[in-house]
Amino acid sequence: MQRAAERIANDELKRSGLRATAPRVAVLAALIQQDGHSSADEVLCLAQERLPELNRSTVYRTLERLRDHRIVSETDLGDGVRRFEMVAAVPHHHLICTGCGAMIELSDSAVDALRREIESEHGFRSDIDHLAIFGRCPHCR
Amino acid sequence: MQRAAERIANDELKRSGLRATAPRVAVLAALIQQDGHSSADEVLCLAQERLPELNRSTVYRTLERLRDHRIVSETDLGDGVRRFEMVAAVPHHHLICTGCGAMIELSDSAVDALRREIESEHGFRSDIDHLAIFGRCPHCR
DNA sequence: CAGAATCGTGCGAATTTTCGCAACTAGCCA
DNA sequence: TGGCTAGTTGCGAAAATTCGCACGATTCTG
Repeated sequence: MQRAAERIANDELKRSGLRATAPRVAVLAALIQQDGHSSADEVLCLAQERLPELNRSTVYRTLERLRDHRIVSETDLGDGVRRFEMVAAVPHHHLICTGCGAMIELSDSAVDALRREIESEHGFRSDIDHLAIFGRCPHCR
Repeated sequence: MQRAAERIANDELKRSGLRATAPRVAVLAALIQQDGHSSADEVLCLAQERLPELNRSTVYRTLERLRDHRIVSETDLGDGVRRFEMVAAVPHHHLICTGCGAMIELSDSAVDALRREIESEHGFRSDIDHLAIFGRCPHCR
């Protein structure tokens, strides 16, 4: 299973024109395995299992690079720790209730209207992969 | 001028049902004076001019509290430092180019459509005060 | 008003994130 | 092959942010 993750990571890196170095493969493979919202520390720990000398700085730098290439998305879920995950084939977003903490999934279609509006009005192509929108759910109004 | 900022800060705090303690007034008054995107450190420095024993932790805690009460907004402009400012009477947002770093101001009307869509579809009242959207400007496509 | 509970703060430590630098690597070209 | 160049990494330090604790102030309750 780890092997599969590594292979996918490898392909993904090359597809984006990045060098597939050992640290990068380890970081991305970890993200693929964890398959959710991972903190930098969680990524570091799992990735170190296959590359023990991997450094914390490298994880941060790699995550930043992967984000810039839109391979992973970065989201602040409001708990003071940033989270990273693979950009989903079907992009989605989260509504987070500041009252009860509930997380509601928001489809991309609503956001896509905004994206198009920005494009037509400013010629700006926005990278909105994974939005976290805070507010109040129906029960906590 | 400082006096005016303090008075406004005081009123604003009470209006929101918060205790108007000296540290809070100092922090909020600093935000009012700086009148832009201030970092926590900038707020600390200015606020210490009128309250020297003010602690860094208190600034962070106060900013968090003010954010929760929607008196200030928190925005990550992508330079690794979070920025805070008073919630504007006329809300606005920023498009930030990952190519050249240009910042384009986006009016709230486009975002408001999204807000309404979320409200009607999920009954969720979203607090989108000050969005930072990353992407590519027309010149850097 | 006394006592209890809650809140806000300074302080210092811990944690998270960024940065500068020197060494190492991979690709390129003569 | 040999060297130039740009890219990448580990390392340690610095900076940014959060946390736990103890103390003092404020509010609440009877």
